Amino acid sequence: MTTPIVRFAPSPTGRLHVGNIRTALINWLFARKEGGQFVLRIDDTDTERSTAEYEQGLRDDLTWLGLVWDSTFSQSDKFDDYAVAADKLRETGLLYPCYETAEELDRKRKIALSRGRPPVYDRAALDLTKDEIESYEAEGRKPHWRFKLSGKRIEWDDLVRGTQGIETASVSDPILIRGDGSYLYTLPSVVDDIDAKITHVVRGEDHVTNSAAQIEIFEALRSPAPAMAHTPLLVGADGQGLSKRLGSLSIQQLAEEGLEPMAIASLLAKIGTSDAVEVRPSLEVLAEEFDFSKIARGAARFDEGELEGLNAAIVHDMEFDTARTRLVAIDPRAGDAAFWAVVRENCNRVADAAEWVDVVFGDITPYVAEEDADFIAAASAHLPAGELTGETWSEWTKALKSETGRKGKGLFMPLRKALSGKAFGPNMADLLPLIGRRKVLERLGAA
RNA sequence: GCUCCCUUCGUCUAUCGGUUAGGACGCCAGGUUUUCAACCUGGAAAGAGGGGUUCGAUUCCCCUAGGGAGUGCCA
Repeated sequence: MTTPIVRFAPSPTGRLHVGNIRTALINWLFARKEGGQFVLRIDDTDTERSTAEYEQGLRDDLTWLGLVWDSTFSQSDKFDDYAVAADKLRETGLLYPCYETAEELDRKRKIALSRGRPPVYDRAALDLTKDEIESYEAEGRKPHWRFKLSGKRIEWDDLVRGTQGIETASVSDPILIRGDGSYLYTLPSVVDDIDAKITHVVRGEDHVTNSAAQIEIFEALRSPAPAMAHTPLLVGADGQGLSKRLGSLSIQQLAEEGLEPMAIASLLAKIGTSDAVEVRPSLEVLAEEFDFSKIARGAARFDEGELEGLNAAIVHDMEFDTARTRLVAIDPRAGDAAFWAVVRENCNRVADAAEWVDVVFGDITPYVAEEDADFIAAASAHLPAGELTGETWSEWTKALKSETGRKGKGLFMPLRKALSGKAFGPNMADLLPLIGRRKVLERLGAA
């Protein structure tokens, strides 16, 4: 295979969410695996809705995930190139002016639909006489421009979907240029793919129909169309589309919630594929394992519960050095290797360590059930003397067992609750030395 | 409405006509921790429904049902 050049082309009209970041990730992994290039193209032809803030946000999101780009450019800097391409299409008669208003088009669509016909543009503009055109112009109407589809069946070998065919006769001639002269997505995308020498267009399956028109535009511009790969879209854990929940599934939001980039990348790279959905150590490993043939044709489920699980797996194995900065941010005292080694097994996210800061370094409210009051009161008397060590818990509980006859849960739980204020947590044997003698006695009510 | 795609354990999936239908996550149980979690081991768990084709269908074809997408002067 020739060295692939792929692109991710978001429009800066909102923040990235798990759906479009998955497309970015797949492009990136493919490029990385094949030693190719990953181009970031900013699709900001819609100047109304595009903002510099969103553009920065999307670069931040990609960077946070580690999806570095080899080159980047904005479509708003390339209007001259699009004009050249448009002229070329006009010369060959493939780009024709239309004078219908948006309202008229909308009406036509509704009429077609009500008659049980597909709402395909009727090409009325092609039959306009010179006089009619002149009178529209005299009215001050500005034309929008459509690309004349061949009406033939367009086929391509989709890397994910296999042989794919679209009848262009069943699709409206796409509008390439708006009445105000600005460009819609279709033409700039093709022009840029040609200029950037894109070899593979990898995107969501919502673009399948576009591909047919775009392939014809590539041909009209005398350039071979790149290979195509259309990945299935994501659906939520309930099997429904993700669109309603996109706000809370933005990368920004997920990052703020303290999720690990590799948890997100692992999940997005593996769901909907034949590989096991499990945490991978790095994007490089994901790239190593990437293959279009592993991607299934059906919609993939994005389950936040699964994301939480993957995140927990990462945190359970996380080295102290990796977590240090974030621990210190929670509390300076939490920047302690021994503390992290003990509590990380009980954290789904690094931020969960906050829950144990007070237990180990601060103050908690001991929880002592009424029936355990005497037991807890007696416990402090049997606490082994001297520094609390890894052995202390065992010695202490053995002594308490023979003294009180308590065992198992009845022996351990009251102590755990009294010392930590919680019914769950890390191994008490490990936690005890961290809490320290003074606090232990205090929490047992003996200080 | 029309077009395209999809339908295997709860979930993501393997199987490219003949398999004890495999794996992973989750779940359950056991072990370990004389506790919860974590960890280790084991277990239960599936071909949407109906027709064909075939010696034989999860696999190929058709229909029905369900799901996703498109059908924009959005991308």
